[in-house]
Amino acid sequence: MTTAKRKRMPRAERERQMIEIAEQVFGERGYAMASMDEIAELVGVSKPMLYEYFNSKEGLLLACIRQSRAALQEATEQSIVGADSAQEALRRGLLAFFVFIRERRQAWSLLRHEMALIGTPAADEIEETRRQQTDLITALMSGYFDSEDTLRAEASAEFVVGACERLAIWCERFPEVTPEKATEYAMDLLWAGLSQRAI
Amino acid sequence: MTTAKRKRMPRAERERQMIEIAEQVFGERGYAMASMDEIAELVGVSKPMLYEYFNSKEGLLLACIRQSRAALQEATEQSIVGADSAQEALRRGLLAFFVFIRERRQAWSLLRHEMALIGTPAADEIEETRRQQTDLITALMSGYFDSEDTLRAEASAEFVVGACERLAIWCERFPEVTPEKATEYAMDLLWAGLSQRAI
DNA sequence: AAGTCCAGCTTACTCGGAGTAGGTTACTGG
DNA sequence: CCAGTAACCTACTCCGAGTAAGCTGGACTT
Repeated sequence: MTTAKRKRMPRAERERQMIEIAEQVFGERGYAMASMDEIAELVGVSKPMLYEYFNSKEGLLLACIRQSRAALQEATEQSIVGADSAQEALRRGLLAFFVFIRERRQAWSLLRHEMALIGTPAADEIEETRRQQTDLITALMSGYFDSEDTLRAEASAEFVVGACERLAIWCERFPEVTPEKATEYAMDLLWAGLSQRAI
Repeated sequence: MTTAKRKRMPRAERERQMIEIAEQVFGERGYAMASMDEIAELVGVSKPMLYEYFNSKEGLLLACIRQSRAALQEATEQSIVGADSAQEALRRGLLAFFVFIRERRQAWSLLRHEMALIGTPAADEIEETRRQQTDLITALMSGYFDSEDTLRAEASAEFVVGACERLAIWCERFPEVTPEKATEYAMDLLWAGLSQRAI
């Protein structure tokens, strides 16, 4: 490790360090409650540096979110390789997702906070980035499913993502709902539908 | 109408007026971008009045949200009375929801903004209020469905709400997706499940 | 009719945090 | 040893949330 005074490190390294700290602070305090001064101090650097690298508070949050999203995408994409049926692919993807949100609390917390940016200049970029999330599902759908109707396929993707997002938030309140259990709930509803359970 | 100078009106009336204006401003600018000074000016009153009535900016948003949520709840609850099957009740509820978000843009926009409060002191109350949303569905479920497992029933409710929320947000980008069309997409997935569409 | 009370209202602040202007230092190649 | 520049800092401005303290119009007594 670079001993002694923590000073003068290359841009890339500082940047990673800043994001790491910011991820933590945003995750704990929430976006609104976190202050740039605090983050700067924890990094061991002065505030203008943060602005030099990320332009704004929003920019910093955005950088954190992008990283978390990349991690999530990586995890889910990896999980479904080699699945030989739509059902299996879906199940693996869901499980990977629920495992992710349990094991990487910080990252997940961050992703939830992006909503705080609705109505700000960065909202467009968020919507853009958000598309990535559904694209995997859309691709999955169009590969395994019969969907000539692209509009319907997109709708389905949004539907699945929204459902799981909310289910994930709900799960946080119940430690006894394991990722496996959550996956089962989701698969059950998504795959078989509600008609199976009607009296 | 009370002609002349807009001054000295009873508390209740002022309060309604403030909420009305705030709803508009929060809806347009977004929570973060809206300023209390601006809202006060539009109401035609000074800032401390807003604090007198709502304590904080968050409090004001909360009041707006509560009203919008009440309207949504009213609309959906009304819609399902008289339905004689689970499928019919679900369809009616969904349609009412999608109609609501199209016709009452302002209110819906506000409900989406509540996420901006994650991590603030009001988050608990939000979670509390949010439960109302799912309770209707949970009640619906337990009435029409076979669900001895309460945990599963709750999960299902969250699932449905999340899915529709996201689907609604997605719909805003496509004017051609009518409430009827959105309802069909949702019903199709919820009721029959994905297995129906697999190749 | 004059006095009193207070709900509704205002002006004029404080305070904290986002964002910035402009200068300073340490490392890098020549 | 001397640029030159990338990394960094001090010391601000500015704006918006929240507040202290006082003013006023009219309802209600007596």
